Amino acid sequence: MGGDTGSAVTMKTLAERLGVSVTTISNAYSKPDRLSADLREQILAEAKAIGYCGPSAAGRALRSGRTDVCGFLFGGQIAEAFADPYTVAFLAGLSETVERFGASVLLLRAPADGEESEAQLLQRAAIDAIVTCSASSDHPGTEVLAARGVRVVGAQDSESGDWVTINDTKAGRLVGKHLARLGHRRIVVVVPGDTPDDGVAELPADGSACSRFAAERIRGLREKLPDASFTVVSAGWRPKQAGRLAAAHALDQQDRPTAIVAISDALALGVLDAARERGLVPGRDISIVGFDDIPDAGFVGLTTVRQPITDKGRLAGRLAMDPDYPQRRITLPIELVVRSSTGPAPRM
Amino acid sequence: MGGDTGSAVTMKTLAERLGVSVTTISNAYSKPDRLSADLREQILAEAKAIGYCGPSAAGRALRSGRTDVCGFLFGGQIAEAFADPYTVAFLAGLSETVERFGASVLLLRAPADGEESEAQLLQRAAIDAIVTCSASSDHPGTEVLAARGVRVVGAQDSESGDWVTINDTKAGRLVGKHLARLGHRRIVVVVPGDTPDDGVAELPADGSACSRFAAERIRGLREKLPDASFTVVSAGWRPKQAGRLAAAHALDQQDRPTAIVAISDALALGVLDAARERGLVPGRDISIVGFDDIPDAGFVGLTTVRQPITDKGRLAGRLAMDPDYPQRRITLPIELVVRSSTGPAPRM
DNA sequence: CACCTCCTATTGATCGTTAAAGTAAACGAT
DNA sequence: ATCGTTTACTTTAACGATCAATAGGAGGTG
Repeated sequence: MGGDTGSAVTMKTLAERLGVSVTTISNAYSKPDRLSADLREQILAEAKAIGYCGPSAAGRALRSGRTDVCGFLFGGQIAEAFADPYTVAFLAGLSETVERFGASVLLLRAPADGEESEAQLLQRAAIDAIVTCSASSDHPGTEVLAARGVRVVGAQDSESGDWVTINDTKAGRLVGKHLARLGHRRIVVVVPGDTPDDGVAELPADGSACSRFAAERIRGLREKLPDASFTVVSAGWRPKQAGRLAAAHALDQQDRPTAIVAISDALALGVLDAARERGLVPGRDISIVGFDDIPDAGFVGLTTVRQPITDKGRLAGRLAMDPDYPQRRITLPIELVVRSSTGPAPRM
Repeated sequence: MGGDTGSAVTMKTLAERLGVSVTTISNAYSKPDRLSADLREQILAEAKAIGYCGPSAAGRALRSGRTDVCGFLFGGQIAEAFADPYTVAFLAGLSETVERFGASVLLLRAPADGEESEAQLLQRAAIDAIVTCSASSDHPGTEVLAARGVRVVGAQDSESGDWVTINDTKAGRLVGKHLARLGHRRIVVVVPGDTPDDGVAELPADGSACSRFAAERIRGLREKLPDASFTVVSAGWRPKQAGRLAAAHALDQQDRPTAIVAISDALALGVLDAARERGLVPGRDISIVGFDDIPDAGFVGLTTVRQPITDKGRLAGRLAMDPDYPQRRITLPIELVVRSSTGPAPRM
């Protein structure tokens, strides 16, 4: 009943049946104040009767140039985004705001260099704006988008464009100061990153091979620990597993570090696992620190640097959806949260 | 350099500059084998030079009818979806498959009855298919979508359409049998649901006021515990908080239950909190069971019924993106996972 | 009664792309 | 020389909606 399933029902059909113009039908949906309430109701009733279900997104988008969609660009497979509590919290904030603006979020994957097919996915996306996360916002793809008129908002600072971020160097300093006070001098830093086959890679200790946010955290860290020894290791991109592998490697050395700094809480959870597997008590035998303060961090007693992740998402959404929002570059506050995973460096 | 920022660059611009037809440009992108490799390269080079970034999504969608977007319909604010580990795991699987098909996921909110503006968001969405989750798949909105030619896949069974699901009644029976064996006779079931102002609502013990999946779990549960007393309570939709509130209410009664069954693990985490706050040891003083086996369940020792959540998402994506996939109604296996949160009913 | 304004609905053009059908030349087989 | 086939591209005609400009009628004013 209702709905001519065979042929598509368009505004034209409706217009002909009611003896009004197509524009009037359009107005009934998009500009209710441009026609009498009476006629509007009549139109909506008839629409329901013959199974017309509102303006088609494609036609609307083509003509008006608006899609009411906000892209979310992630630097990796989207499935990985869901494995990282930081990203999930960010997305929660982002979608909350985007929804408030009457729009939806489209999940997009940033193409790696040379992935032409993926690049097309991004370029073809029908979006009004895009928020980049864990993808450098000066990613080649975003330039193309910007040229196309898509607003680009980064979840990290960059030379051009709008962004919401935290001061990563300062975050590093907070951790550095904390560890310095506790007397730590042998430190391993765990970062996400590509690895050779054996699973663990040692990177330059100045962070030059890391993504920028990691490099800045490392810089701040070293600033406050001028005479400590640093080793930077990575063991893949899946945070928990990478943290465990990297920590396992570090802890099985003869000259075990007294503190392990994971560049994100998600990594730190893996580090904690590795420590526990070896019978080491975090905060006594080894100190472990993370960044971000994801929900699980409190649960497992992880010392970390809190940033308002969900607010970051909310603000990014705001910048993306509201071109008139005055402040276009926002740095959010952070704070050190000391829990049980850190303590004085043990004598060895 | 490159890119006339003033006016939009379209296929027409490119065609005129190169002296070929617009169709040829289109083919250069969509059907590479329809023109000589030479010309194609020439076109792509010129495109890059003048800043043309591929076919516009809107034009393409309008003409071809394809959007390469798969909707995800959630029965609540999208931000809430991210607060629930079950949904996050499902989304991870879904996006993995959708991505493999060269498409993206669009997050959509199911409009509550009478929310006209939200309904338009759903109806206007430019999508090829949609997967519904925590929203009855016979939701009025989905009928409209189906009529429009959008493939609808449910993450729960329904009379019409395709779906991926588990046998919820059987899941309930697994828990019922387990609790019966342990001697439990006084049971409180916690479900998500609207509440009056005081925060906790008592619902009919037959589950008739719950969503269908909850009702079926309750049915299975009661089947195996024919002479136990049942109370069904709800305390809102935010899982952890609702679980805590509902459990607090139940535990503060004179006649405390010996077992609390949370209809989802997310709720159960809140129930565990409430128990711990009262100094009750789960598995000794009180038994607590959940459903789904989210990652944290193993972490906190929660007895639960495992279902392959991520696979469910993967399969839903498959059904959504591949109309030729032969099996259109899939029931996934489940199993009881006994951990430390359940034990023999204490004598009281 | 003529004049002006407000409100509603209409007309015609256009958004950027692709499907379908058509043309022209080149090639191989008969 | 004829025919069918292939290759490489062009022409034509939508796809479904919205925008800008405009016409017609109701109502108020001088």
